Amino acid sequence: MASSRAPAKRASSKKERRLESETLILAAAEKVFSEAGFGGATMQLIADVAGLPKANLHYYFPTKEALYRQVVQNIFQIWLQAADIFDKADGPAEGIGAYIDAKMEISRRHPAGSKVWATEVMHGAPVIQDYLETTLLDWTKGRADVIRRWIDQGLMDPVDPDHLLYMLWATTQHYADFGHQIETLNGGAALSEDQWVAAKTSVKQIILRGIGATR
Amino acid sequence: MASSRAPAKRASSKKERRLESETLILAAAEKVFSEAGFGGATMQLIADVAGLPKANLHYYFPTKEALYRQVVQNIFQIWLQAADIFDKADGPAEGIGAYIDAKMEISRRHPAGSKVWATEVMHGAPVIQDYLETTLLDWTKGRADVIRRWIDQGLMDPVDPDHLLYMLWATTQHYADFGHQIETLNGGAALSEDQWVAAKTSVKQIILRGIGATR
DNA sequence: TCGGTTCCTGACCGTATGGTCAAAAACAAA
DNA sequence: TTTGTTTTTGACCATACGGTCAGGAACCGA
Repeated sequence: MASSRAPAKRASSKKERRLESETLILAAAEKVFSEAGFGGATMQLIADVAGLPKANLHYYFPTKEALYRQVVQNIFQIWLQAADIFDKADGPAEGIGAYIDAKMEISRRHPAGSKVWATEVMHGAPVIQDYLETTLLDWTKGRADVIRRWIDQGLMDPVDPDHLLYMLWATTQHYADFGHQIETLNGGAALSEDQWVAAKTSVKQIILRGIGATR
Repeated sequence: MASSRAPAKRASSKKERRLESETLILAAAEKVFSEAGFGGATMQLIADVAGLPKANLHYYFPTKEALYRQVVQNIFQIWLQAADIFDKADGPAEGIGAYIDAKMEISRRHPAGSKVWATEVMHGAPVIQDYLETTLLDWTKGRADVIRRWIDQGLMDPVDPDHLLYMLWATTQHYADFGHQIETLNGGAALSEDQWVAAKTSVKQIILRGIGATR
C-alpha cells in the first residue's frame, strides 16, 4: 500500500516515537503529582497510569525529580504564553479582561498543572526557584510597567501593580487549585458551562470595576 | 515555699502536661506538613522538630494520619472564628473589609496552616471531605445569604455571592500559600510592615470598589 | 540478511519509612 | 515505702520505595 522509500504516511520516526512516549509519561506524571504531591507520588503509580513498566520510565527520565521538573516547566510555559495578551491590549479593560479569560480557561482545561505549580511553590519552590528569580521576576516587572503606564494615562485608578497581579493570579488559579472545594460547595458537581461563564463574568466585573478600568 | 496540699502554683496537672505535649507535637507537625506535604513529611522529622523521640509521637497520636487530621482540624477552626466578623457588620464595606483584614492577618501569622489546608483540598480533601460537605457548606450558604441581603438593601452591586466568597478566600490565602513566590518577587525579603499594610489596602480597595460597597 | 543502535522489561538491591513492643522511668495515691 | 498508672524510649520489623542492570526485543540502514 504505502510507498516504501521515503518516510511515508505517518510512519512515526524515532524522534517522534520518543516524543510520544515522553508526552504519555508526562501526562501521567502530571496527574499523579497533582493528586498526591511529589512525596506522595510513586514512580510505580505513574507507570501504572501511563500503562508502562516502571523501569521504562527511568529510561526516559533518569530520576523522579527530573520527571517532576519537566512537568513543572511545561506548566510554566503555558502560564507565560497566556500572558502575551496583556501587552497587545490598548487598555486595562481589554488587556486584563483578556488575561483573566485566558487564565480562567487554563484553570478549567489544565487544573492538574496548576496544582502541581501551587504545591511546588508552597513547599518553597525547591525545584524551580531559579525560574522564580529569573523568568517570573522579569515577566512581573514588565507587566507592572504596563499597568503603571495605564495608570499614568488615566485609563485606570492608581493601584499597586504587584498586588493587582497577585490578585489576578490568586483568583484565577483558585478555580483550579481549589476546584474540588468549589465542586463540593456546588453540590458535588463540576461547574457547568453556564457557571464557568458566570465565574469569568464575576471575576472580570469585580476586578475591572475595582481598578476603575474605563477602556 | 509553695503550699503542699492543693494543686499549688502551676504544678501542671496530668491533663495539662498531656495538652502541652500534644500542642508541641502539633506545632512541629504543622510546620513539617506545610513544608513537605503529607507524603513528603516523615514522623522522624516531625519528632526531630518537636525534640522528641519518634516513638513518643505514636503514644499521643496513633498514626501519621491521625496527627495530620488534627492539624487540619485546628486550622479549620481558626478560619471559622475569623468569620464571625462577617455577620456583626452593618454593611459590606465594614463586614467584608474586616473579613479581609482578619484573613490577611491569619495569612501573615499562620501561613503554615493555610498551606496544609490548601494542599489537603488540592489533593481532593481525602481527610476532611466531611468538613467540606457539612460545616463549610453551611457556613458558605449563611454568608451568601448575608451578601444577598446587602444587595437587596442596595448597599452593594449585584454580584454572585459564591464567586465573591471564592475571590475573598483566594486573594487573602494567596499571601500565605504563595508567600514564598511573593517573597522572591520582593527581592528575597519577606513583606515589611508597610508592605503588609499596602497589601491589605490594595485588596480591600479593589474588591470593595469592585462590588460597589457604599457602607 | 546482517550488524548496530535504540528501546523495553523482569528481577533485583539498599534504604528509609510507619508502626510495634517490651521494658524502664516518672509520677501519683495510699 | 509500696503499689498502680501513665509516660518515655531504644530496638526492632515488615513493607514499599527509588533506582539499577543485564539481557532480550524491536527497529533500521546497508
